[in-house]
Amino acid sequence: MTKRAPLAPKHNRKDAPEAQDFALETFLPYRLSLLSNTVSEGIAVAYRDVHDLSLTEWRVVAILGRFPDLTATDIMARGALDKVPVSRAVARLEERGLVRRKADSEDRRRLTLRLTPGGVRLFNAVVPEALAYEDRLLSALAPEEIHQFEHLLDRLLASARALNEPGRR
Amino acid sequence: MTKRAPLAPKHNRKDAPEAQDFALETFLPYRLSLLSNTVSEGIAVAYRDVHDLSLTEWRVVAILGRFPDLTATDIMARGALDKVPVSRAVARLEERGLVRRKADSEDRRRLTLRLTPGGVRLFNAVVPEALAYEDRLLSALAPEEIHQFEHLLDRLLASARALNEPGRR
DNA sequence: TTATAATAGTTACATCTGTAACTAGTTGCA
DNA sequence: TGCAACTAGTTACAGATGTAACTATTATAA
Repeated sequence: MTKRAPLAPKHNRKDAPEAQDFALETFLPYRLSLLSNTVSEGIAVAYRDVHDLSLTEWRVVAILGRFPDLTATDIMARGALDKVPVSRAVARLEERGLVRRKADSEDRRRLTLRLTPGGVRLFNAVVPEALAYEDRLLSALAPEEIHQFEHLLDRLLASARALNEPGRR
Repeated sequence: MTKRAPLAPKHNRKDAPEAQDFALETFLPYRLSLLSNTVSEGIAVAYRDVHDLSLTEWRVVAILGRFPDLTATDIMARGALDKVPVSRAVARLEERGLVRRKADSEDRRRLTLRLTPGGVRLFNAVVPEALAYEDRLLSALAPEEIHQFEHLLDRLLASARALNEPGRR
């Protein structure tokens, strides 16, 4: 029995690796960026235009709304955020009276963060808008499709993280 | 027969719209941003670290590699890019001798763009790396799953675009 | 024609973000 | 102890990007 042509590993595009045929519009990183940017733009209305929060500030509020008394480092980890943006976001949120910083008695390097009553009100105002946007976005898919998409999304994220690990650059 | 609880429109999360329960890590805009950023970081090695191209510059090269003699406005449309970053990217690519600008004889506002031989070499060098990365990323999914994911991705993109349209802000 | 509006592209300014350097405080260990 | 290494958080600087203003050119229409 003759050997069949080997199955294309994943895409059949790679069968003809002519650079000229490279189509940005079918390139997954590009499409992911496009979707993410489009969605971000849509959801930003809820926190930026209405409540004058940057993306990082909104994430900090979202995390503290659910988990009070975290430190900036905890927030970094939970929100996949960078150290510096978090520091600045917290500073600005404190200026606006939305977050309170309290020195940790055990380790005076750490500052424990918590939403003020005003911060909680903001959180309570933004969350329904965010969820409503998510609902409208997902209304294009059937419940089963949403589940599939989220599942595949998770696996791709795991794959992407694994790829970024090894060399560590 | 008593009426059942109404079917949750899409998500069941909305049944309990308690803001406190809002979980950023299951919020789709957040997860999309996370995946897109992780993938961008991985692929950036190919164009940024190795070839010193910004994201916009890489996209301009990718588009011109496939479609020579476009104008900056054409590239904006094809790459979902902003006017200003394209202008700057083209300026820098020209400085580096990777792109040539030619005034359009019919409309002297327009500048027709084309990769130089050096630009083509760069394109031919980056594309295989980009495709190889995409392959590794997608190797986590079965071919049928890739197809599903791309299909759902497209529909979500259409949904997101539709949502951003109406109010036009 | 000629004045007005629209378009291609650039430049100026403000904002956001990341890397690196810095301060302050803690841990480990000789 | 006490000194080196580490960690939490901030600040300084540089790069990327978007909005608005600007120049140059073309289209519209009175």
